[in-house]
Amino acid sequence: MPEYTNKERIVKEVLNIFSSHLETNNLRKTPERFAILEEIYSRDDHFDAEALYIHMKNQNYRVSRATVYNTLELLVTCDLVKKHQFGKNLAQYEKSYGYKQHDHLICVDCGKVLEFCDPRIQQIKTMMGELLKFKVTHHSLNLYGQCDGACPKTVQKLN
Amino acid sequence: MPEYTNKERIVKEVLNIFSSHLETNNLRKTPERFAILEEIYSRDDHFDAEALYIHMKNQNYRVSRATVYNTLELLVTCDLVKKHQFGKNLAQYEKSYGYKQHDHLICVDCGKVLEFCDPRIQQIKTMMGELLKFKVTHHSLNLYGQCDGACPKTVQKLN
DNA sequence: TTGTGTGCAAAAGCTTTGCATGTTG
DNA sequence: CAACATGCAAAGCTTTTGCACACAA
Repeated sequence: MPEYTNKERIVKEVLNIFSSHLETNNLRKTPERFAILEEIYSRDDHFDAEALYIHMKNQNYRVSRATVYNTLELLVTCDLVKKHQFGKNLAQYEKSYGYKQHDHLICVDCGKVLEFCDPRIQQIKTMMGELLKFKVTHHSLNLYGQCDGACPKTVQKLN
Repeated sequence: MPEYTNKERIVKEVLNIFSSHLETNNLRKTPERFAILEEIYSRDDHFDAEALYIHMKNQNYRVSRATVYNTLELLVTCDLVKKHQFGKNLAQYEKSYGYKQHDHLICVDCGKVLEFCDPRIQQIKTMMGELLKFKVTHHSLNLYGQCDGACPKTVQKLN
């Protein structure tokens, strides 16, 4: 199955999930909310709230920052979007539906973000939850370092 | 060896390390810098920059926020203090010298922070560094969840 | 029609910066 | 004495809030 078809299918599923979530919680189905969700799922990689706002603006959507933040929070609540802090005072977001759980490796020189999976994280979560009597619901693991050689140290410095 | 003696010894060592670091990097040994370091090592747990500033003020030190932030950065650079982001846009700090590397378990209801160690993290860092051609220098692992029963949900909510 | 959601702008909260003054080396 | 660090206040940036209007249900 070609990639773009898969993407379209995911967008459709995601819109349905969001729609149900809004219904269930007696929240309104506004065009802004769906537009923001579509915009998020049309892009790859990580983004911050301002970048998303600018993208919406550039495509001539009439949205406000307030609505962007509000909708992002809704989407995080129903697990369609994940929120991260990569060591800066700036929240980063990424779509999460249809993507396997993963963690991040961040280059402190150029800001590049790589993703990886390791089953040992799940083991640690389970064990520590039992040991310390916590119901662990989610986690965040970031590895920081320097990427191989050709990394432009001047671009988008993270630290 | 009694605990307080150990603490005094650590403070002494830490002051020496900081002093050397300042010398090596041609930075000035100002009373403010040493006062801030002493204050940090006299306290336990995690704190933010504002809390530290208030503490200094309450003890009638004449310091400014700018100096607090500046010194915290110096201390992070020479590994005497660690900086964290526990899912909020507010940096949290903790002293790090003489304490074994650890990660954090955070209660999203009451903000309580527990610490734990797991050797598997080191393995993951090493393996992923090799696999993805990164020189991994440090990491941050936070587990989020709910602490057992008696947690006051109204106090200092983290999310 | 009713009340929630929105846009806009102002406010809030954490952190950084500019400038005149003080102090280290 | 020269350069760097400090205090103070203002500015910067991300995020939140207040308010009047719009629109979903």
